[in-house]
Amino acid sequence: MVELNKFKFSMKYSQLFGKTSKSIQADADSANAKLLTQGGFVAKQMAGVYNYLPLGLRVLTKIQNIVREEMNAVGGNEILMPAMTQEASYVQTGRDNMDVLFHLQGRDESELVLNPTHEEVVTPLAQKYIFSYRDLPMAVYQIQNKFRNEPRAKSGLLRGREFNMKDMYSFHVSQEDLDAFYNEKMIPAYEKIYQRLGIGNETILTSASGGAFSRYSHEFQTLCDIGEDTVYLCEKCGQAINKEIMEEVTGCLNDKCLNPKDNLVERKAIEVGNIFKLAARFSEAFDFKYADSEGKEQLVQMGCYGIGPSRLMGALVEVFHDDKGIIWPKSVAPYAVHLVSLGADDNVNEEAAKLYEKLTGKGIEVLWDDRDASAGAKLADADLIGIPTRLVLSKKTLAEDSVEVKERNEKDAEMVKLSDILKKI
RNA sequence: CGGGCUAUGGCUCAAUUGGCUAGAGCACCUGGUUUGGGACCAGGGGACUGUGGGUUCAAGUCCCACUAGCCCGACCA
Repeated sequence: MVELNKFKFSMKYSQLFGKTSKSIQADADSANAKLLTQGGFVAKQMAGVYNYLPLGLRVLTKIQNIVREEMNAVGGNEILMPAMTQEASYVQTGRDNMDVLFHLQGRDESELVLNPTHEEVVTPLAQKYIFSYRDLPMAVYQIQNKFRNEPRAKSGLLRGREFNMKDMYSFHVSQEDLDAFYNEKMIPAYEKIYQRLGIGNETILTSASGGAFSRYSHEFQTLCDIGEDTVYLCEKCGQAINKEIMEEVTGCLNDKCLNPKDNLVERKAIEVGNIFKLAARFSEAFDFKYADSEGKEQLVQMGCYGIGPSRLMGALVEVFHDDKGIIWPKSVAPYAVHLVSLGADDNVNEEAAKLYEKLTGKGIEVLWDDRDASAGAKLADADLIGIPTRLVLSKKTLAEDSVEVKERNEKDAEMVKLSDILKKI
């Protein structure tokens, strides 16, 4: 398990920074913007820029940790690159005219930019440490905020101007080695991430434009009506093609399938990952070469692999919610258990405190709603926040020495004896 | 970046053809009552109506500019 980014284990709601709200932001345009704001997960700063409150940060961190574990599993080295960089690096690659670049004024005449992606940083960085075929292959990644001056930020966390992203860059001696890493390591790693996030079934491998040498890049698209992307799904093999390249293809691009174009089905989707074979696009711009076994200089072959934890958080809410609130998958829920004590009754509060300590002591993350609020308010908030398991403790349940257990994604509740509660959870 | 709409306490909204001290709900504070589906009663605090200019006896309301937000489109390495 990852030891980084540990946070306070259990929490009393009365001490939590951030609150739920009945009235919602008028400009909330999507389920994720509405529910995450209303539930006290995020607070909008400006168009496409959000604060993450404790609940939201816990979810984001859990998503990041799943991504982190899978990147570590394919041999990635975690690093952290700077958010800002001298504009000259972008001049060198010819990308200084990208219209999403935020420009900053440095001291003197120097121009700085906020990185929208990090090829311009990672390539010269790798060049400092990679000289020989003996140093290859190598992969580094970071989890960091990216800055893109989107002409139109929208849909809550789905399209931001500042957003969180994991970007990995791999370096290889040859196109064959890059291919093998891309196909045999990265695609499976991404698929594993989506499975762990609970969206494995609706997330599909999609061919898209943008490959520097492979013609097409690959996107991972989560099928969802609010998605901005249009993909054409092959129901035979489960792969898809982004609308942007439909004109160039004759059918499914899966070699083993080749289902003709007319059989593909149009669907809306959220892009939740994008991987590219950059080949020598950036190593050429920076003259990044290694010495092969015969001492000859060769261009390093590169791949890059992006996935956005903040966008994933929004996408998860889009996929997993009902009219009452969010329904978090267990793997990323801010807490495992939402303990709700009803009634301002000393005995109930004492028993709830005991239960809170007991569960926490067994390694279960608990959010205890210990407020002196009405039953209706607490239960409605529990639905809104969407923690997988809800425990209700009240005079009524204590009369039976029990606690009510209800799963957020199920309709019915069940009474469980307090002494059996650990077996149940 | 083009076209459109909007801007009023922390949030959601009112305010007659331009007219008197800018109202209400939520949230917040005090006291009381209440506790299994967003309770109730009483009292209280909080607004130079986005910014700058203009028209008028009089501007939240009309005009201009700017800024910000949202929608449609273009864009999305």
